[in-house]
Amino acid sequence: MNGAPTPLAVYQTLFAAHGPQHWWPGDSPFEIMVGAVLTQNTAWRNVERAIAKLIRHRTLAPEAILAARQEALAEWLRPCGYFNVKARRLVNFCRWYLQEGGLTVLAGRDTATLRMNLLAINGIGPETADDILLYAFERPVFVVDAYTRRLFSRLGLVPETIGYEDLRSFFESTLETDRVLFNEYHALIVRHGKEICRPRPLCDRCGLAAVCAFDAEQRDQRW
DNA sequence: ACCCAGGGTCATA
DNA sequence: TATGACCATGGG
Repeated sequence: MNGAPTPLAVYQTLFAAHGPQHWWPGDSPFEIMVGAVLTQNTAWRNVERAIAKLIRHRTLAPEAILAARQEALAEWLRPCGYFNVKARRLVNFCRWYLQEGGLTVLAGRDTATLRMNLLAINGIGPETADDILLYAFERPVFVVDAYTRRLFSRLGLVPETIGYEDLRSFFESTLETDRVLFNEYHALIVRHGKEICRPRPLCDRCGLAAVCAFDAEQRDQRW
């Protein structure tokens, strides 16, 4: 019972504390992909505003994004920050998306190929690619982010400096390959990280320690 | 005024 | 390969 919990036990604790998260917010696979780019290092609230602007200007479609003037596109993306960068990244992504033949064609590809394709796009890094694979293409890929590294290094399960791929394979090799599990798990980690396990102060001083299942001082009692 | 947010790229050593 | 600068808005 002492020492480190298993990843599955962590999942069960998170699920018990927060319940199902119903990710990813978005009405279509393409909207999810757009959201994945726009939320890079950005609060989701601001992404919602930018997506609302795109909808208002009838630009939430790959053809419309490519047809828009870059300046106009950037202006609509202003609320989510890095708007010039993200306008370019969105265009890069949409050019790829249409040139490859759209959703139906892409959905026919195996996960490894799709992941390689996504990573080749300028502006799509590992986390954004995995968001798209898991939440838009519904592939069993474990998405890693800063919250994941922070939580699991605090739990003593991985080194604090572990790289993205190593952390991803830590989960994918430990857990059963389950798209629904991976979906819920990443969402729960984000929820926990946002609301409870803040970067500063640390978990055990966050003021919500009573409801934080992963308080550093409590973990030996819990497991 | 400072820190943070559902990252990624690029230049430099 | 590994840092550091840079991108930028909005909320606590």
